[in-house]
Amino acid sequence: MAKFLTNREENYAQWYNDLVIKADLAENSAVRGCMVIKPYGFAIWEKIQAELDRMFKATGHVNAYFPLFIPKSFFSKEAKHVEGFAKECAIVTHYRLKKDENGKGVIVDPTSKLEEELIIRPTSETIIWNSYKNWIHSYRDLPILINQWGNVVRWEMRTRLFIRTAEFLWQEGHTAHATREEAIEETVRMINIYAEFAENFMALPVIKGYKSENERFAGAIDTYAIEAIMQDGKALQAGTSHFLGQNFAKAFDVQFTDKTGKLDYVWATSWGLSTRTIGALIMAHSDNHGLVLPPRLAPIQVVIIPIFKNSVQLEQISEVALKIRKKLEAKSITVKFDDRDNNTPGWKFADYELKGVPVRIAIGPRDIQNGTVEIARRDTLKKETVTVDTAISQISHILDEIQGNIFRKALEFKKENTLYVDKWEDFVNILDNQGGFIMAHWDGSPETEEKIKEETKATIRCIPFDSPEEDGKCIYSGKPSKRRVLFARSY
RNA sequence: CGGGGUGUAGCGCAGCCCGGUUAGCGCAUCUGGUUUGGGACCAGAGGGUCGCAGGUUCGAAUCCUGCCACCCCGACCA
Repeated sequence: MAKFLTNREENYAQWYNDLVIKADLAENSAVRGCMVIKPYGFAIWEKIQAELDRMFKATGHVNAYFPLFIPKSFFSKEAKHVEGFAKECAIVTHYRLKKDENGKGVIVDPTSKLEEELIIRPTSETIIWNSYKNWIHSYRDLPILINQWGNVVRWEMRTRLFIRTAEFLWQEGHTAHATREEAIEETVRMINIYAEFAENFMALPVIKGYKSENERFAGAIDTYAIEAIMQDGKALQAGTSHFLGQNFAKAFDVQFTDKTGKLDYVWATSWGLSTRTIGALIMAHSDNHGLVLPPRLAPIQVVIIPIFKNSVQLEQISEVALKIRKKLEAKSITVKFDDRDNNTPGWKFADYELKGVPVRIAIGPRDIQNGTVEIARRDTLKKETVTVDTAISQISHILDEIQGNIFRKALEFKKENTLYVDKWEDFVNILDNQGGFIMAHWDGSPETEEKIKEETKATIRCIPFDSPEEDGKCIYSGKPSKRRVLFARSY
């Protein structure tokens, strides 16, 4: 089966790539490192957007939009921030083209050089805080709870569809608060929203935690992240929320008068989640038949495929199919009736499996005779013949079951592949042979983390919020440690 | 930026070493027919500046030189 896909166990990276292309989610573009998100892939992103947007608004956030271009000078205002992003910026230096006088084509008009170069945003803290300076004068102006949906560019050396592209789509929240406590509360709130979204919609169990100093966002006091495990045992960061302290307020001189009349700098957070989550979705659930999409994010939840020999049969089948579609749509289920006659039913079965459609209904002459349909589930690949009425009444339930089942499977996988390790040689062996999450003690020093990374390519994914206090010795240095942290190789 | 590789039809490739009919195959596309309960079959058709530029030669996809692009592996990263 699925002879068109590379086998997942043989070559995981190739399997992933094949899947993205063959399921028609995205393709490489003419621009190195940038992808074209095709309609089916974009439909998943739209579902992600709709849900997150709802969650943001339910917690008091509003949307706004800031420019794509950032004056170069803005970047030098926050020292750590520049350092973090300087190596991967696209820079606009000119604003005009002209005809090449020597031949065909166009050249950059040298007389159009910009006085100050513009950076294509790798993230928007600087341009946003430059605006916030003008918006905030008093505690009454706070908090500001703004989210932006947009694109950013990070000039990555090596790219992979969805997982790491030079341009990607995301949302970035940027909030401003009167107190440290309130900002921290916001940072926590948002990482919780991401975790909730990952688990309830993406069916992706995650570990919430703090980033170590080495892995922290450039310019943040503290970074919280959700980390998920992929089927090859590597970790993938699915969302981050940063407590920025007063760093950006100081860099952009954003002060406000508090209730007592004192001037103080504003406290900030930022948080983001990108199209990378689509990569996580693919890598976490899919199999050798193709995508397995969680019903809550699937662009098509139910596909109806007619099996017919002639137009009379198709007519009879269509009547039943359209009735089912109408009833399901009334329950807010997305249904596609694929009555194209240029592909055989077998081809369509395989194709919708490849595309991860959770439920397939097949209707043939035999079913018309018996008043039945065949229901197939993408998660278990099991088929069942039921009456039309049963199908109509059961589909919602089946979709919920699939959603839950995919989550449980991923949760089980995460449990099986999270190992508590105390010996260095075990640590190395596990990483080399099976991968996975490793909970181990760490002495808390960036130097030790760096050495572990050099020797094993594993990094601290996070210091889990719920990691209990426990006396132990650092896996590498043997120095005392109070809690275990999460190590893994990552994407 | 280091190391490896590839550019030939929309996609995937063969041909290149050893230059020589009209550049070929599979998939896809189009037409006609038979099919349709797990990626159908037959017959026919269309589609190419062989990555670009120069050179060698009677003759270049093939040999030489330069350039460009992309892919894979490392360092960097959501």
